[in-house]
Amino acid sequence: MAATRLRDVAERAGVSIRTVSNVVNGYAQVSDETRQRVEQAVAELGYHPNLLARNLKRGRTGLIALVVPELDVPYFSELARAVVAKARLHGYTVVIDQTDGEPDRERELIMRGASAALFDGVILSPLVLSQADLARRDAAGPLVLLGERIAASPYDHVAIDNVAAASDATEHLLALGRTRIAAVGDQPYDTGETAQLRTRGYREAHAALGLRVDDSLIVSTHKFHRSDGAAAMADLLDHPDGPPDAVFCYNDLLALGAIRTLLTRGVRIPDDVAVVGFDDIEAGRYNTPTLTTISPDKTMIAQLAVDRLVSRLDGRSPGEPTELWAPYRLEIRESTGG
Amino acid sequence: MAATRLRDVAERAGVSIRTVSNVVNGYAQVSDETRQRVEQAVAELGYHPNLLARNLKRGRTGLIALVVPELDVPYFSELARAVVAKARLHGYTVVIDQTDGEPDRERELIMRGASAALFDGVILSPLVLSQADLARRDAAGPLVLLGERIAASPYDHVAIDNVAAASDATEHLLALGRTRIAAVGDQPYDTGETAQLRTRGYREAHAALGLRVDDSLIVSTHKFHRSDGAAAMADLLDHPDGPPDAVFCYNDLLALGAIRTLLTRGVRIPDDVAVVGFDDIEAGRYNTPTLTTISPDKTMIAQLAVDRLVSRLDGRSPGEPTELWAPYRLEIRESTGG
DNA sequence: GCTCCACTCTGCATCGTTGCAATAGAATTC
DNA sequence: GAATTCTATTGCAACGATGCAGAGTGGAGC
Repeated sequence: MAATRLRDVAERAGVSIRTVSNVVNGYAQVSDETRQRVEQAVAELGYHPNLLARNLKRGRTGLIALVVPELDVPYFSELARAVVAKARLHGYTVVIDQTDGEPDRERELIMRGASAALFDGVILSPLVLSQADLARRDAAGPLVLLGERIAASPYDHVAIDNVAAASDATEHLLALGRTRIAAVGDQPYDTGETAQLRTRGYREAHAALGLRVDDSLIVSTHKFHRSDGAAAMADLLDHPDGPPDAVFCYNDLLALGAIRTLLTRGVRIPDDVAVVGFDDIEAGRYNTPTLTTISPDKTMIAQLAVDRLVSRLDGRSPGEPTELWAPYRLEIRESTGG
Repeated sequence: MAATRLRDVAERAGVSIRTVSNVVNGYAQVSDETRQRVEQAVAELGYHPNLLARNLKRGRTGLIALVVPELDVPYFSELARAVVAKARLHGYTVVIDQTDGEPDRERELIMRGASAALFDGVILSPLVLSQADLARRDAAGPLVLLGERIAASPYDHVAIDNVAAASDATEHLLALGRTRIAAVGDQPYDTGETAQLRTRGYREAHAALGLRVDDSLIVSTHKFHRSDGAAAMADLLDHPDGPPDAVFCYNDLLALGAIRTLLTRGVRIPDDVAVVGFDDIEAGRYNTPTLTTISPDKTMIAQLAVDRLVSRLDGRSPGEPTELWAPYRLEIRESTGG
């Protein structure tokens, strides 16, 4: 049961601990004969290096933590997949951690995760963390932020231009001739910075055409799940001025929930109500109708984040924290007549 | 940049390293005055214990690895969420790792993961790992298997009764009066053990009613994604004897892909073709039509796996490896007329 | 035969922490 | 005042690995 150690292998092979280490790591010159003897002992004993000890001595672990709010939200799991793949190219292993949006969990992970030397660096998609929290961070390892823009934080930050993307989405609906466009997913409080940016884009698209926004068509949701979208859509259908003729949802799950409500109530999509989402998750591509959506380049987001983190780890790019922008596209599909 | 160590705190507070350690861990008796001095030094220096060193010394890390094939497959991300939650109740942190179904990755993780002392234990949802691979495992930490049944492996194993569940699903379709029921997702090769169990259940349901199975209605798929389901359904619609009147898909993604194809081709669900899935992912509950499916109790699966792993870690239940069965239900929804 | 060098191999110290056992000092007892 | 108990604090060794510098070999060179 007790794990075999370098020492056990050394005894068996009749060499010093140091030599075994050299063989295992491919260091230095080792004669063929000794190497074979050691390798045989390793195989017989089933030796594997104790990574804890190795990492302690080496001062690095090769682990990157990816901290996301909810793993079963497809956007995050798809992103996680991309991050894992990119990190592996650099020889890093990604450890995924889920916070459930609990502030304490988020804090604990960024504070302790890296400084505790368990991870070399952290990629964080913050949900609730404030600028103050980040400022208080005293951990050693580098940190790259995803998604949310936290103004003036001393960290690198990868995002897409939420305002522009939301504006594009809204503009698309306006161009279809829709006049009463609802926005679903606003979060006019502290932690809803992303949502607020999308609302701003929604307003700007209207303003650009000299149109007024009916604020009663902007619906807040607590979370960004299908159930929230379904509930919000139900409310909108009962709007005193009648239902809207289009809905811009701040993510695809909201949109899929909204679509479910629409179809249940016999509303035709896109004829009666056009729907646009945000994130381009796989579910939207197979829904009926397929979902028009803003498609952030997740691969690029992952790559920018990982590249930046790794270059910080390597001591390259010691410069100022940077805003890195990933591209996005508007994917026009059936839910808006595409 | 250099992380602060116990020693730095000790110097600053004018006490020994050992005393700082005692304060940090709440060990032993420490006078109020000393405690405060130490705590202040800790705060001023922003000290956090180096977990690598601590874990090395203590011989445990408090980390459990959860190894799954694909994180962006909803079944796994939903399961992962449940495992994370259950493990936290026991004071363990879950590290999620994705293998992409690469055999080497799976092997590496179970072989080295635990024996390398980085994780205290491993929960593995094997996709490609064979019994031989498992037998070759020499790692120290306990391992719990999920999902697949690997016969006679020396490890604990949590699963649902795939044969019975598949039989129930098929029986449901037969009870609706369907006579040409297709099965989508068979994998008649090595690694498709779960699929084979579901095929067996499909056959047993027919046999129980004295019905013959038309083998040309059993469709293999390479993977279990939406695209596979969509493609398989397209083939079935072109079946020489005409399309089937029901489809049992071996997971929900296949079913959602199949539904997309059916709706695109103007086939009515469930009137022309009834569809049943497997896994009960959230997407199926918001699809139109909502998806009838086998719903494994994921919370229970997570709990059984974590409880068993933890009890092995604690040295309790040193007994034989066990098969643990989690319950499941058939959720009847719109895609079969529910 | 001696020096020198290349090649192997090894011992010691160390990474930052905690377990153990012991110490110095204060408080208590008789 | 000496013996005893208790409290607060500490030093040493160890977890298992690697960095570094050094120590044995044997052979080449003169």
